[in-house]
This record gives sequence, structure tokens and C-alpha cells, in this order.
Amino acid sequence: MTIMVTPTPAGFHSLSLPIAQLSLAAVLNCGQSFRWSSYPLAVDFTSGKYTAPTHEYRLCLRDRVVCLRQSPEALFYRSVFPGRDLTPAESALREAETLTWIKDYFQLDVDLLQLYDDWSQRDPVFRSLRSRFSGIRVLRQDPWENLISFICSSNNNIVRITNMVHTLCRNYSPILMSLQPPSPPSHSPLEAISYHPFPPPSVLAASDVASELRSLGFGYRADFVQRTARMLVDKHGPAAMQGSVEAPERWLMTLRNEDTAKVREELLKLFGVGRKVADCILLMSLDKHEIIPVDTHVHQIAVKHYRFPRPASAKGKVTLTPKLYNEISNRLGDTWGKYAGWAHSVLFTSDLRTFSAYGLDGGDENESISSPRSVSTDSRTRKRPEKGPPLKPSHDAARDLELAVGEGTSLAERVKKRRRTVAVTA
DNA sequence: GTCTTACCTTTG
DNA sequence: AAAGGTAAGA
Repeated sequence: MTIMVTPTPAGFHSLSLPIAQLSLAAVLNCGQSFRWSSYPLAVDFTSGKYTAPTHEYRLCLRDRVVCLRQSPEALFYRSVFPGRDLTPAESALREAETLTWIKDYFQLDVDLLQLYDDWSQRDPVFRSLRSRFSGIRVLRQDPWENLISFICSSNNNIVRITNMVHTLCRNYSPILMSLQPPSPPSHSPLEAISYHPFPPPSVLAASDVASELRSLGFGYRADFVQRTARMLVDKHGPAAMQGSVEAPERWLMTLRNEDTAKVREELLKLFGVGRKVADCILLMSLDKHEIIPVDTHVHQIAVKHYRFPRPASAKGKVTLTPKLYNEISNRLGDTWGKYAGWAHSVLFTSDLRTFSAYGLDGGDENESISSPRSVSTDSRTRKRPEKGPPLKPSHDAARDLELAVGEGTSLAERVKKRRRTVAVTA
């Protein structure tokens, strides 16, 4: 018998990679990096013999825009550069660089299936989830971008954080290049998209930036960003030559080789960086795979699935005290082991999905945060011709999760609530 | 050490 | 009221 392999899209290179090792749809939209853009592709369904990519994902690096697509068995990549066309030899060299970057950024040397096995063996809760949420891994991000992005994340939601990070790039970093969107909808005119790299420390350290960011809607995080940039530039030296990596960025990079406790201490000195943000940076860009950042979602997961006491909110806020933070982080760390932070990301992402099921995202977001279970759900979603009730597909996702998890009483309650709301509105 | 409170802004 | 919290003060 023959197995049809998805053809490599024109202009792309192919890397053999099972989607269970990496789901771009899940990983690039789950709030690790806030800078990827995704574009739906016009897909031809007349042939059911192979599964063509449904989206293209793009990220602007210092000198190039990386474009990715994915099929069940392969990752397709290409990079685009500003300026003149490259010779074939130059192009081959640059694509080799891009491939190296991809392997590093997605940490492809780490076998995710083996980790899923390990976590399943250690933890029945994880075991019940694994089949539903595959391909979720931790990115190895740039520490500087990671730091600033997560300073923006405090007491905030993913949609707004994403907007803020793009605003930073648009306003404080020169445009690298413009690119056409991939397979644009035929009815709308071709409109080139501008790509900006992430702005360097020296630029964000300027004293004007604080007030400018205020007026750009950053709220109190405006001062966090500017003052942290200022601190780093003051401490580790001024800007280097234009286009090169600045001293604070290099210093942050060296923290990858340092001891966890020491690095956390360093990060906590930065304005706007508390325990949770520090832990995110440790996990997501400084190679500390065992770290579990405890946010409101993880807190809720701990309560729902790991028998942590329901917050005794007599009436007021549910503040996550440092004491409770440590207890949750340590307990889950013991449960999952050396790559506990990665396991945390799987559960975090799955929990995000249950939230998106209740319409907390815009309609477009529902599309772009497409299901990790890719094929089946995607096709279901795609068949829906118009906007329709945006809740329906993800509503199914919520029920699936509920079944997968087995318990989830509060989840069930919320589903009922949603049904009632729908009924009333309808 | 541990516990409150104010804080920008958007969305349900 | 809550969103992937943090700084400052009691």
C-alpha cells in the first residue's frame, strides 16, 4: 500500500517531523511567544489523499523573516531576506542557518514522546490528557524578548499582551521588510505586511519611552518596561554597533549557564519582574526545564486536579501568596520531574483551551488558536462557512476535555451555564 | 516573613 | 469582575 506524503510547498524546505513532536498551531498560539503571526491558507480539499498545511506562521528575526508550515509528518520552512535576491549558494547557506535556528528554537533534540510517556507514568492526571493535547513543547526563546514580553503579561490577557508586543516592535524597531501574505483571499486586494524585529534594550531605555508607552495603552507596565531596559543598559553597558547584539542581551544569554537560584535572584532585581515572571523567563529562555511558573491558571489546575485547597476567598480576591506559590510549584515539580516545566506547559495550554471554549477569545482568535487535535477538529471548523456561533467548535473541545479528564465538576457547571446563556440569547 | 492594596486597560 | 502579577507599605 502507498502512503501519500504531503508535497513540499513551493519555495519551502522540508524537515521530517511527526506532528506529535511539535504542533505549531498549539505551541505558537498558547502564550509562550506573543510575536508569531499566523495566516490561513487557501487549501484545496478535492484530494483527500494528503493533509495539506492549513496555516502559515511567520516570525521576524534580526535579519530575516522565518515562515513555517506543517503537515502531519513534516515541518516546512523558508526564510526571506531584505534587499537583493540571493545567489543559490548564498541562499543554501542562509537556509542552513534557518534550519539550525529552528532546531534550537523548538528544542528538537528533546524527544517529546518520551517525555509524555514519562509524565504519564508518573501522573494519572497527565495520562488522561495526553492523547488530547499532543505536540506541546516549550520554546527556547530569546531572553531579552522573553523578559520584556512577560513584563507586559502581568495581570493581563493574551490578546492584549500580543497587541502590546507588536506595538513595541512597530514603534521602536525599524521595519526589516514587507512581505505579501501567503495565498491571499481572492476577493481582497494584495496588501503587503510589514515585519519588524524586536526592539533592542538601548531603544526601550530612553526616558521618553515610559510616557510614550502609557499613551500606547501599556498602563502601569509602561514604567516596568522602560525602567528595566534602563537598569540593564546602565549595568551592562551601552548600545553596541547598530545591528549587533547589545551588551544586556548578551548578559541575559550568559544566564543560561548559571545556577537556577542565582539567576532567579538576578531577574527579581528588575523592575516589574516578580516570582512568576522570573520563573517564566527561567523556563522559556534560560534552559531551566524543571521550573513551574504558577499563575492563575496553574493555580486553578492545582485546585481542580491536584487537591489543593480551594482558595478561601470569603469574599475578596483570590491572591496567590508566595507561600502557596511555592507549595504548588514544588508539588507539581516533584510530580513531573526534570522536565516539569514542560509538563506544566501542556496542562496550561489545555486549560487555556477550556477557557477559549467559553468565548473569551474573539472569533478570529478561535481560528488562530486552533486545536492541537488538528485534523478532525480543523475540518469540522473549516466546514462552517460563516462566523456562525463561534462557541460551537470549542464547546465540543471543552466537552472532550471534560471526558478526557474524567472529573471537572466546575467545568461541567460552566458548560451548563454556557448552554443556558446560549439558549437565552437565542 | 506574611498579608493587603492600588494599579492601567479591555472585555464579558 | 478577571485577565498568565508586582511594588509598596502595614
